[in-house]
Amino acid sequence: MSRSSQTDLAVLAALTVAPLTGYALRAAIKSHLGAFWSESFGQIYPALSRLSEAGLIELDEGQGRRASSVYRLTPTGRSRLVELMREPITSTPPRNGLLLRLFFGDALGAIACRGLVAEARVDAERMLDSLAEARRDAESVDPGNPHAPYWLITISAGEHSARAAMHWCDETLTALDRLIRSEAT
Amino acid sequence: MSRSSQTDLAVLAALTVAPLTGYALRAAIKSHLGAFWSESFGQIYPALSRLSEAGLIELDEGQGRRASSVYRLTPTGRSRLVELMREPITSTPPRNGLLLRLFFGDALGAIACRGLVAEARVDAERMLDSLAEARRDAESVDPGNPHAPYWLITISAGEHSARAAMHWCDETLTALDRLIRSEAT
DNA sequence: TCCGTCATGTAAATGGTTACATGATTCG
DNA sequence: CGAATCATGTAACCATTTACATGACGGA
Repeated sequence: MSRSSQTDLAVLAALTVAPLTGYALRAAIKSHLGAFWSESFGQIYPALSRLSEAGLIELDEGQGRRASSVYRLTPTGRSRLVELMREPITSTPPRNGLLLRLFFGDALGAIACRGLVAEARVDAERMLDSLAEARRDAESVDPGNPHAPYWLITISAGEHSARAAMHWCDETLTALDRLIRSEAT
Repeated sequence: MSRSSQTDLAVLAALTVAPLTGYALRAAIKSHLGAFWSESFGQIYPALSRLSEAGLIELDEGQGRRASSVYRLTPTGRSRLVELMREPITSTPPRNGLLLRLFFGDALGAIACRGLVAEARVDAERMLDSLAEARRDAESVDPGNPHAPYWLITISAGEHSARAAMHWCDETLTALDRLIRSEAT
């Protein structure tokens, strides 16, 4: 799958839930998928033109007063979406700045490393909080909504990963404290 | 921090462990940092020229018979490295193809989702195996090696994350099985 | 000698962010 | 009216991968 079709995939997928403008699309991706996906305007608008050109989405008229362009998925778009979803997952090469620094932590010093890990712990806590909120939202939607179980699955992925991060942070903080004490002697 | 200095950071850091050629540098990054970092030749060689130009690294002569260029960190390079490490961590925007597909799993179908998660479980298992090997290696190096505790820290990060992934996969597989059964009726 | 690996590099294409420009709509 | 937000787009820039070209070296 070419990389740009990753954006197509996300846009088409988001439009399965509701017709949206480019702006709203971005907001929806940010708020609902923010933990594991991102798109910028510079990607979204060209994608909308492309997909519209190709007949995979179309303008959703009749919204009344609005001058803005609300897009809706076409039947062709829906089958293209499934096609894209079936393609092998292309993952971006990993680039974890925290672990890179820690791997060479001796050059940075144990105290600075400790600071980085403490920050990471705060981030994980924050993530856990926002996931708790997302879980409440997802659990309170209409139980007949076919999206609901899948939303919970992705929320749970975030929870597992954030909890693991917190445990690792705690373990690492004590390990670094031990290292700092032994360096001090 | 400009994005390119991320590569500089990785290259400088890797050279703290031992002098290396561009080729060996890439191999080392792949094998030791592969789980959380990556660099391609197209990045490494220009970086080596740049860093060499700037006096942060230099050719390590006297290796005997070799025609290849082995680079070594200069004192300036070492302080630049610490400077780079102290800069705020810039993280690439998330792009998790698996979670994107699962979030819109209703469009893909529960059975196909199950396949994706089963694959993810296998990946996590493999990761855990290779981390076990890395741990054995790291635990068997000279205990006086100042790098050792930091290597163990990053290995532990991988282990926590891989175990969390496995638990999530198991939980998700049973959830999807339930969903598949209920769809079948 | 021939193959595989070690080694160095470059050019094109890609994918993506960022910053900017512009204007409509809504609400106080 | 004025501010905030909604909305659409584009252009420049950046990092990065990929594919390719080239050749040395060591061992079967």
